[in-house]
Amino acid sequence: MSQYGSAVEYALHCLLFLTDGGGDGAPVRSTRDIAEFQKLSADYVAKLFTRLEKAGLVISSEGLRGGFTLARPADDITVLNVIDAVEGRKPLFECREVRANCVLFGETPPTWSGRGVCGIHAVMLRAEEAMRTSLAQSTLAQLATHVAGVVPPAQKKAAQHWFQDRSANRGRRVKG
Amino acid sequence: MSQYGSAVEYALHCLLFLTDGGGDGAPVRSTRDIAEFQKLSADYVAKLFTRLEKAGLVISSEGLRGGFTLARPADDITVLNVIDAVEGRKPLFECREVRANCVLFGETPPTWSGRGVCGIHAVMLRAEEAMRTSLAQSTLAQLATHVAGVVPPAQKKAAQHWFQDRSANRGRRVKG
DNA sequence: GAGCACGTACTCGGATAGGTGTTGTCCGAGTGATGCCGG
DNA sequence: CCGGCATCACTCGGACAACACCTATCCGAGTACGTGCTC
Repeated sequence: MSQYGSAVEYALHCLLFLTDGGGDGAPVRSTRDIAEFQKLSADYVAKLFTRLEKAGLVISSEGLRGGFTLARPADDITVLNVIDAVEGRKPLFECREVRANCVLFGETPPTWSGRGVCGIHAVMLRAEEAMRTSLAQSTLAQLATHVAGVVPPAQKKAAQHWFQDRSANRGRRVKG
Repeated sequence: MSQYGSAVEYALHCLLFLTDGGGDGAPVRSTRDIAEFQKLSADYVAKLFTRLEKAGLVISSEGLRGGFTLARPADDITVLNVIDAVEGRKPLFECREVRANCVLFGETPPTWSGRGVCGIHAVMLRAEEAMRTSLAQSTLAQLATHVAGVVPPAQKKAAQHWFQDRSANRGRRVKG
């Protein structure tokens, strides 16, 4: 097991499809299309996007032709934003104030035992801060330009065609 | 919930009782004494110490008068060592190679899709490294001197007496 | 051709379920020191 | 006085249980839009 689950990974990969890789404006895409394109569970991806919307990272529009769009420019959404939105703001360490549980103390621990921050807690806070600042330095836009440098142009065009095709054939009733 | 559970917190607090706060050499103390002094579950603390021993941080001695001692000097045991010992070496992120799941690919994804490290994975690896180096900079000895500066000398003396008393009355049969 | 009803695809939210990790608890086996008893 | 035996406390390790979380699935309700029918 890893500390961050697959939800973070799914969310980041899915959000990259809303940046349009430097194209003309951020597209509106449905969670179903995004999920199917990556062979992910459509229901689960939908659930993740509701969390992203509550965090204010994406904006939803309902109905046919509905979908999600980035609420801010891609260079204003950091990896840390996505993690906090999907996993919830989890502290690295939750101090249980063990130092106040000494058997030598009576009913109420002495005041000095709770003074200041627990030394262990302080170490953890520093480490958490280091990790968060590192994660806050990477934006969706940076990730998008990175993948743009890896995938061949033909592949990129094919992907755009796939999404446009899905979008165009939406709501079209099958003749019966 | 926090990313690190209470096991890490318990382990660090317990290990501090093996440093002797700059006294004369590291003492041998039983998990039961250490746990009771902090009103923790003795069974659970014992389980934690077996993990610490497997990681080579402490050395156990069996039988009456048995207990645990630090396997290395306290300034050679980092907080990171303790975390890895107790929680197991968990990566921050486990890349599932979502990029290889594109619906446009056939049976086998093209070679370029798996080339290099996934951009998302790279960001996570940097953050993990930042956190680990931060955690590796704090040692048990530093934590011990920190608490030594907080707890009053009388309290420290009382604690030492408590442990010596427990140690002396060990194996003493109650007259029936 | 204009207006209306219908169906479709979408989001939203809750209920549910299996798998996994965490936090303890309990217990038996093995080990070493201590106390007691018999020689 | 001394050696052996029982006993106790301790470690070790596994089994077990309650609980929470993660991942995923399923379903109903509400909403916007295209289609087709009616006038």
